This record gives sequence, C-alpha cells and structure tokens, in this order.
Amino acid sequence: MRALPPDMRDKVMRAASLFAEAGLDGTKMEEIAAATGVPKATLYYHFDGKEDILAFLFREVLGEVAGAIEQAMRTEGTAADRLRAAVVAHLRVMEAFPAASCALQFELGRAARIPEIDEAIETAFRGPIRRLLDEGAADGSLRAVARPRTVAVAILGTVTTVGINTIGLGTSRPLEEIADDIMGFVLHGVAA
Amino acid sequence: MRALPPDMRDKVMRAASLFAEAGLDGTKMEEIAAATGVPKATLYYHFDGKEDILAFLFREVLGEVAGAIEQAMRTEGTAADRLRAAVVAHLRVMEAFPAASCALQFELGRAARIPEIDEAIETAFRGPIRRLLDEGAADGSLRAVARPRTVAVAILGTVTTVGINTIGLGTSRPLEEIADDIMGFVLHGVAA
Amino acid sequence: MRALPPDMRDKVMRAASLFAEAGLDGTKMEEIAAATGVPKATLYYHFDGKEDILAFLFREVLGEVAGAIEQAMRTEGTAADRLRAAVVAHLRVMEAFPAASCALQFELGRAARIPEIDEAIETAFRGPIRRLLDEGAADGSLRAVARPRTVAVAILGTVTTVGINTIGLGTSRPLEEIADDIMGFVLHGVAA
Amino acid sequence: MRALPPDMRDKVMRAASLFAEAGLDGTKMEEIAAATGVPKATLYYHFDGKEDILAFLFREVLGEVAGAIEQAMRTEGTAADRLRAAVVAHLRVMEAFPAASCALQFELGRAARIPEIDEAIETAFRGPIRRLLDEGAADGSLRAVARPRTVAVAILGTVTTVGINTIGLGTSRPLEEIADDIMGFVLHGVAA
DNA sequence: CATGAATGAGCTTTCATTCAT
DNA sequence: CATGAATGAAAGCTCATTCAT
Repeated sequence: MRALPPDMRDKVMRAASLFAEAGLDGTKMEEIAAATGVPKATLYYHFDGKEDILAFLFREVLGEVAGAIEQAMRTEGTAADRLRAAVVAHLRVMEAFPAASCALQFELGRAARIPEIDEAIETAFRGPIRRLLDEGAADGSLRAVARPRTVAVAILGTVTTVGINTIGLGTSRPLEEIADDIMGFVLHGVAA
Repeated sequence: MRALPPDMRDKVMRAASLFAEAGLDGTKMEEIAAATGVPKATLYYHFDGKEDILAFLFREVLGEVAGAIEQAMRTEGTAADRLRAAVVAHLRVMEAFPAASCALQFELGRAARIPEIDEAIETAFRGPIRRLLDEGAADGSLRAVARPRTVAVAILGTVTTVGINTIGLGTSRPLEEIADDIMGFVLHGVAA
Repeated sequence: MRALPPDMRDKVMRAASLFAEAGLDGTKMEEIAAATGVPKATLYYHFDGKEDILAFLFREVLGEVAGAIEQAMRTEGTAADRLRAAVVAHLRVMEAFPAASCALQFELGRAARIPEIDEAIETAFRGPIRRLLDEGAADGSLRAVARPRTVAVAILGTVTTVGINTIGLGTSRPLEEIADDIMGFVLHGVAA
Repeated sequence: MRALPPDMRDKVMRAASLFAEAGLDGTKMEEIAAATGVPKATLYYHFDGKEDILAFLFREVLGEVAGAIEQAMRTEGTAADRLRAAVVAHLRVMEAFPAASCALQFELGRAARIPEIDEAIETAFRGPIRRLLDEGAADGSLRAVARPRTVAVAILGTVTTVGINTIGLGTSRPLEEIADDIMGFVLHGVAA
C-alpha cells in the first residue's frame, strides 16, 4: 500500500458501508470504485487489493478508538470514572464511523487472525481496559478480578455487542443512555 | 433441503470448520465435498446450495443450544442459579461444536439478517435469558434492570465473546473455570 | 489435464492456427473457445490453462512426427534412402498439420525450455537422425561426421526452416519437389 | 521513435535478454524499466511503445549482421571462402549480442510478418547469400543450384539453428570450431 | 438415488499507455 | 526533457450450479 493522497483517505472511507453490508467477499471492487468515485485501477495502484482496503479501514477505525480511549484514560477521577469515559469514547467512535465499526465487528472473526489487527485490538482495547482494572483495584473504585484479560474481553464483548445492536443497526438512542445501560451492567452485574 | 440420510448429517457437520476458517464465501463447494467426502453434485441433491448447508449447520447448533438452555432453565434453584446453568450449557455446546460455533459467531453479522436465524437466536438465547431476568427480579436473586433486552444482549455478548476467545481458539481451560469467570462478571460486575 | 473425450481432441486441434497466427500470448481463451466451439469454462475443465492447450497441440504434432519418422526408418534401403524417407515423412506431417507445425516452430524458442518438449524433440527428431548418420557411416551411404548432434541439429534446422518457408506459408509446391531441394542440399552441400 | 541520447542505446540494449526469455508479450514495460534503469514514462518519451523497443533491438542486430556480412563479402578469395567468412561474421554477431539474437530468432515467426523486418532480413542475409551462390557458380567454387532462394533459406536455417543451439544457449565452444561444423555441412552435405 | 461432466456468469487483477507537472 | 501518478480496457480464471445418465 502506497502513501495515500490526503483526499483519497476520505474517499476510501466511504467504502466502509459496503463492507458492513456485504462483507469482504460480498463486496466487489467495482462497487468500491463506484462508491468512492475512485477508478478500479487507481484503487489497485494505491492498494494491494480488496483485502488491503479493508485492512486500511480497520487500521483507521482502530486508530481512532485507540486515540479516543487513550484520551479518556487521561481524564481526572477514579478508575471507574475513567472506565466509563473509555466506554463512552468507544461508543462515540462507533457513532462517528458506524459502517466501518460494523464491518470491523462482522469481519472480526477473520480479522482477528491477522496478527497486525489482533495487535491493534490489544493496543486499542484490551490493554487500556486491563490497565484500568489494575488501577481500579489500587484506588478502590473497582474490585480485583482473578483474570483481568478475560474480564477485559468480557467488557469488550459487552460494549461491541450492545453497540452494534443499537448504534450499528440504526436505533438512534442517545449515546449517554446506552452508556448508562452498559455501565450499569459492567459495574454491578445483574445480581441483586 | 431434503430429509437427510442418517450418516449424511455427521458427514456434513465436518464442513463446519471450513466455514469457521473461511466464512461462507471463502468456502468452496469443492472443499465441502472434499472435507465431507460427499460429491459436490450429491450435496446439491440434498441441499439447495452452499447457503443452505450453512443454515443447516446453524440450525443444528442453535437447536442444541436451545435444548441445552431450556433444560438448564428447568433446573431447581434461584433464577441466578439457573442463569449459571444456562451459561454452562451454552459453553458446553460451544465445546461440543467448536467449529460450528465459531462459524455461527463469525457469520453472525450476516446471519442475523436472515429472519429465520434471528428468530432462532431470539428463541434460543435472548428469550430465555430475559425470562430469567424477570424471574430473578421476582425471586429476589437478581436485580430488576431497566432494559432487559439490552442486558440480555450484553450477557449474550459476554458469553460468546469470552467463549470464542477461549474455547473457540483452542485454549483448553476447564469449562467450569471459564463459567466462573463469566458469572463473576455477569453477576457482580467490576465495581468494588 | 484430464483424459479427453474423443471428439474433443479434434475440436481442440482447430486452435492450432490461432497459436500459429498470434502466438501463445496473442491468442485469447475466448478466441480458442470460439474457434473450437468448446466453451471457455469447459476448456478450463479439461486443461490447466492456455499453455496446457498449446502443450497438448505440441505433444500431438511431435507424436505424429515421431511416428512418421520412426516408420520411415524401418524402410528398406541405404541410410541415405531412409534419411530421405524421414525428411519426406517430416514434411508430410507439416503438410497435414500446417498450423500446429507453424505454432511449434514459432513458439519453439520458448517451448524448447520446457524439458518435456525438448525431450520429445530429441525423441522425435534428433535421436533418429543421429542414428541414421551412424548407420550411413556404417553402410557407406553417408560420410562419417565429427559431431553427429550438431549435424542433426543442422538438418533439423534446414528441414523446418525450408518447410515453414514453403508449406507453412501457403506456397503449395509439390512436396516431393521440396524434398528434392532439401535432400540436394543436405546430401551434397553447395560446394562444386 | 526519437533520436536517442547516446547512453540510452546501451541501456535499452539491456532489455534484450528479457525479450529473449519471455518474448514480446511476456515482457512488461515495468520490467524493461527495471532492467534498463530508465523509467517507464521516459521509455514512452523515446519510443512509441513496447513493440518499438523490440523493433529497435532487431534493427540494431540486423544492422550489425548486415554490416558484418557485407564486409565479409568484400574479402579476397573464392565465393566459397567468402561464404565461410559470412557465416563466421554472422556467428560473431550472435556471440556479441546473444540475447538480442535469441530474441530475434524466437520472435522471428511474428517478426517476419512485419515488412520492415522481413526486408531487413532479406537485405542482411538472404540477398548476400544468394549473390554468393551466383558468384560461386561463376568462379567454380560452388555448384549451380536449381533454387537459390530455397538454398539460401536452408543455409540461413542451418546457421541460426546451430547458432542458437550452441552460442544462444550458453554452450561456449570456440566460434571457429562451430563454423567448421557448419561449413562442413553446408559445403559437402552428409553424403559419402 | 447419486454423480461425473459441463458451463454461464462474473470478478479480480494486470498492464500498456497517457498526461500534468 | 523527464517522470510519478493515474486509468481504460481487457483477459484469465474460478465457481456455483445444472443435468444427463
């Protein structure tokens, strides 16, 4: 993949909804060309192929998420507060790039096999969350859990699944409300 | 899809890992024929096509899950106890059919669009869990939540995400231990 | 390449003139399909690709030549007589399959790199001619040459070059006459 | 094609081996650019296209051959002597430009269709040889043949075929020795 | 019932070529 | 003059699906 001209990035981002709708294999280069306004051959000039375009989209979204969560983690307050901020940040990215987020979620199964992507997920999500769990155990705002990695995965699963089920599929509820639902569950569980 | 000869079911189940690895589009009929030992044309005699084979696999797994969860729900004990039993039952099916479970998870994005499948997921998962939440609120073992559907989705997301991350990807930890992790999170959250 | 149905062989032979006209790269599968009456996909069912079709044609022609020359070599008479018979046999094959012979000649440069083809040429041409040179030295009808392989190559070059320049390019002179010209040169050279 | 800068000629000659290896169609402009060190677009600035580059190479080699043979023909001695000198000159050019000579030979089938090239071949090879045959008949060093054109073609076929089979394919035997083999055959044939 | 053989319909990818700078 | 960037126009090949036996 070559360095992209500045305007190309935005054009290519428009392909996200295609991947979200139809997946990698279901999306034809012709369609990407039509949706982005970039001729097929030009896409091949800049990218190594369809898969490379999808990987680019993933990198962009994961980068956004990583940035947003990182920023949330620099917030004042207890670890619990910052966990909420991180969840909100994550949801906000899903709101800003709904199509790409859906694509990421739907292709995640396959995407997670690509080491580069898995690493990016670790960096963007699991790592920060795990750190928050540690800090929360220290500052007393969260309880110490036996397996932080598993819990981080659980939180990630909760946020993305609920996120896709609401934001991703067009149900436009206020983002804060969704965050409340998620945080209620994530913090207190369902026990009485 | 015609009624299957008894040995065919087992043969066709062997195709699950192909779908799990490569997805619907990435799996060729030729490969299914090779993996199952059933000639391509014979598959077409019994099934309507590739998609029909995948749907068959999904139906099988979802049927198993539905059965297992239903059975768990008839257990003695509080709603919280039965929730645990349901989660264990779900994980047990994932353990019994890892490839098909992965396939289901990975193709879920697209699969959820097929009404028949979405309905099956509602019947097998979300419905029972929601009922348990209601019963728990009644018997005092679970707290009353504002949006039971969202919480059901969150629990489902937790179980499947953690499940795929452990069972699906080959990490063979004892199932009870994984269930403990999940239930700790689902019941009590991460708040101190 | 699968075993060909009997009628397919003849149909595919019709592609020879395309290769003769335009070469391997200049001949499109679509054109082969049109010329043979066999659908593109069916060609791919039987052959591994364009190159495999050309290789098939070569094998057929080289097989014919090998057979014809071998038969000529079993003729009565001196080695010189049999050399003439071999040349005539070779020319007769060129006359029977002019297009394929041209294709073979024109693609020979590249074809000769394929070991299988080079071996076939050795078997069909160079070997028999070399044997004739030996036998001629023995029976006194030909002179003993220092490098039989080089002379065999020279004879081959003479026959094919003259053959292509006459038969291959449509000049329809009687074959015996061409053979006379060639044999006059091959036997006696141009010295006074 | 524009007038070439002096260093360009040598750079472009380096493309000969590509054409020899893969032929006109099998050689990509990108590869020519890489092999010559001249950017693709710059090649297009100087040449009309790929074919024009190949034609340039042919013209260069054929020019060399024509010059060498012409010079050989101005030699003292009988026509037979000069025929030998011409063959040696031809072989010497093949030795000096092996790749381009191979390319010429391999693309000859197609090249011969281009009138300009065919004319060049007539001028460089066939014409001079025919003239020698005439002169030889006159000075008594060669015999009078019925069809001088056919014999010229035969000699040309002999020289190029043997040449490619020895020089072209890397067998580095002394050139004079090869010439001896060829002349032995060309002058005296293989009759006892 | 089961299946080997055949094919229609596309899709990705490649590349020669152009052109603005 | 020289060239990096861009693209129109194919073409090779694949694969789901059909059907005669």
